[in-house]
Amino acid sequence: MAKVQKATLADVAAEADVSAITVSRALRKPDIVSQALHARIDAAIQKLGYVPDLAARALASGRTDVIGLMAPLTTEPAYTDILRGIMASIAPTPHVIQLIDPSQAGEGTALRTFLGSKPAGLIVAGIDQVGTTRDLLANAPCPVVQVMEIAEDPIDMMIGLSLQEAAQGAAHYLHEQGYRKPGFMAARMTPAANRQLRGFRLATEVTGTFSEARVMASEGHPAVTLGAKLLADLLTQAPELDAVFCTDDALALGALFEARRQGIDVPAALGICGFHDTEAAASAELALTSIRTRRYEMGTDAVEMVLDRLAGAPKGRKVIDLGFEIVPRASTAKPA
Amino acid sequence: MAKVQKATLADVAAEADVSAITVSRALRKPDIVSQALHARIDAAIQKLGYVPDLAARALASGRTDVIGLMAPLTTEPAYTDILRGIMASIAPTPHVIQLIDPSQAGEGTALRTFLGSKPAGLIVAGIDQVGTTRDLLANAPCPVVQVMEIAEDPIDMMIGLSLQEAAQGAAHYLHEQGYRKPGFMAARMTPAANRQLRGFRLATEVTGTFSEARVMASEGHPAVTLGAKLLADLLTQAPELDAVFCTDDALALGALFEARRQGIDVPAALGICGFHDTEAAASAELALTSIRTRRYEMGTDAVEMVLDRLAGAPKGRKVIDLGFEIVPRASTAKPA
DNA sequence: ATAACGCATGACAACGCTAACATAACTGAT
DNA sequence: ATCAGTTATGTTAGCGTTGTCATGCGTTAT
Repeated sequence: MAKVQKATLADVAAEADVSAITVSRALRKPDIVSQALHARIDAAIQKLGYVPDLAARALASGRTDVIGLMAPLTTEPAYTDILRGIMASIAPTPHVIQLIDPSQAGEGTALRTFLGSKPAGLIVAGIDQVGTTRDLLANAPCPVVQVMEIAEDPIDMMIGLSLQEAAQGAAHYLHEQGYRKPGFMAARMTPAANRQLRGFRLATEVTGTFSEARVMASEGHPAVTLGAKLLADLLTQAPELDAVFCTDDALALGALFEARRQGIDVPAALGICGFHDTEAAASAELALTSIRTRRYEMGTDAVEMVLDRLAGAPKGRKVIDLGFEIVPRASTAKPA
Repeated sequence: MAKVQKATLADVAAEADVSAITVSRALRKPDIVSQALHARIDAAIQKLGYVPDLAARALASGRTDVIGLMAPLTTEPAYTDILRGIMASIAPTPHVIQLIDPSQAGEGTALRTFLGSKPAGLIVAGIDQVGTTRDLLANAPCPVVQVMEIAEDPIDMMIGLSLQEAAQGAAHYLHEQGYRKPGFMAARMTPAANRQLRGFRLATEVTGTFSEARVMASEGHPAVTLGAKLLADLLTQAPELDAVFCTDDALALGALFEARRQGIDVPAALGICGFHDTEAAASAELALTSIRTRRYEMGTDAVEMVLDRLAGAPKGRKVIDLGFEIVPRASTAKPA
C-alpha cells in the first residue's frame, strides 16, 4: 500500500496469464469473457490492487464518463434538489459529475475546455444560453439537457416546466382566492423572471387586475432578506397590494416575515404565493402556498436522457414537460 | 465549426511551422517561448480552433487539474456556501471540480476510481472518515483538505472550526443570557452532532444545568420541519425547557415556528440559538441568534491550500482554525 | 579569438488503454 | 469427417500529449 497507482493492465494481464485486451474487456463487458478467465482476472486485479487509468482510457477510446453540470448551485437553492436527483441517478453508473461555473460561462473558456474533454453529457440550467455559450452547446460533441425550463427551441433535450404557465396558474389561483390587487416580485429581472411576469400578466390582464406599479424586482439572488425588502418596497409603491406572487420561496418567506413585522394580516389582508415549494416555506409558522416543481425528477430524468442517448437512443429533440402543481396553504387562504 | 475537436497539437505546430513540443510549452509556460513564436502559435491556435486534449495531457504528464469534492451538498445546505468559496477560488485557475457522493463513499469504489485518476486535490467534508475511506484518503496521491471541522488528527490538511468549542460557547452564551434549562437538538446523532453535544454538556455541567432529558435527536437531515418536530418532542419530554441550542439553523427556524405555533414566547420563555448563521435564520421575522461559521473562507482557503501544495509548499500537516462567532439576535434576548 | 555557458527549440519515446482486425477454439449441420 | 458459423482470445497500432535528453545559437568570460 506504499506506492499508489502502480499496477497497469499489462501487469494484471501477466498475473492472470492472459492478454491485456482480455483484462480490458473483462472490466468493461464482463459477459463476453469466459467464466474461468474472469475469475483469474478478478483475482489478479484484487492482488495487485489495480485501478484503471481513466486518462488512458479516455485517450484510447475517445470518451469519458464525465457529465458536466452547469447550474447556479450556489445562488439558487432550487438547483440543489436537481443535483440530488442527478446524484441518485448516476450512483449505480460509472458516471461522474463535473461542475461548470455558469457565472464564468460567458467567457466560454471553461465550457470550451470541458467540451474539448470528450464529455459523456452536459446538463445545463435554464434556457437562456446566448451567444458563444449557445453556439458551443449547439455543437457540443455530447448529449445536452437543459433542465428546469422548457421551451420551443431546445438545444438538444429539455426537461422541466413552463415558468410562464406556472406563474399564470399562480396568478389565476390568487384571483380565485379573491385577491384583486396582486403583485409580482422577483429577485432580479432575469429572462426567466420575465417569462414568469409574462404569465402573471397574462392571467391578471384577463381579470383586469394587472398593475405595473405592483411589479417589483431588485438586484441579487433569491434570499429571505431580499424578499422582505421587496415586499416593503412594493407596499410603499403600491399600498393597495393584497397579494403577491414571488418567483422563489425564499422571497416568499421574506415577504411573510416582513408582512408580519408590519402587522399585516396574512392571508386576510395579504396573500403570499411562493415558487418551487421548498421544505422551509411549507413548514413556516404560517404555511406558504407555493408552486411545486418536480426538481428531483428533473435531475434523475435528465441523467436518464443522457444515458439513453449514449446507449444509442434516437437523436430527436426531446422535450419533457414535468408540469407544476399549485399547493394551497394558509398564506393564501383569504377569508370570504 | 462543423466537426469538433479536430485540430491537434501537431496541426497547430505545422501551421505555425514549429515543433509540437514548442506549442505545448507555449501553452503551459508562456515565458519560456520567444515572443515571435508565441505570436505565430497563438495565431495558429486561433485559426484552427485548437483545444488541448485533457486526457492526453493527463496520460502524458501523470496529473490533471481535477479537484474532487466529497461533501453532502444535497443534504446539508451549509456546504453550499463552502462550494461558493471553492468555485470563486478556482475560477481564475484551470482547475475544475468533480463531485464525489459521500453517501456512496463507504463502498469506496467511487473514491478509489477518483483517486486513481491522478487528481490535483481532494476536499472532503468533516472529519469522520473511517475504515476504507480513511485509508484511501490517507494514501491519496494528492493533497487532501478536510473542511468544516478541525481536529488533532488531520489526514493531511484541515480548515474549519471546532464544533465542540462552538457548541460550548453557545451553551455558555445561553447561560449568560439567563437561561437555566437549556436543551440540545440535532437532526441525527452523527459523530459531529456528538461533538457538539459534548461541548454543550461541558458548558452546562459547569453550571449544573445539563439534563439528559433535554437532549433530542431524530433521523434525517437538518430541515425546518424536523426542527419543529424536535422542539415539540423536546417540550413533551422536558416541559421545563427554557432554551435550545440547535445544531443547524434550519432546525432553529423550525423550532422558532413551532414555538410560536404553540404560543410560547420567544425569547422570554424560550431562547433559541441556531448554528451556521444562515441568511434565512438571520432575517426571520424574529431574528435568530446563531453561531457564525466562516464557510465561504473554508472553501476559498481549502482551494488555496491545495494549490499551494501543488506549487510545492511544504507538506506539513496544516490545520487552520477559522473559529466561530456568536451572533446575538432577538431569539435569545431574554428580558431580565 | 576561444571556451564555456545559458537559453530557446527540437527529436523521440513513452504514458496506459482500447479499436479494429486477426486468429484460434468450439459448435452443430451436412 | 468437413465446413460454415459462432464464440473467445490475441496482435498491432495508435490516441495526443509531455518528460527527457540532445542540439543549435548567441553571449560572456578569458
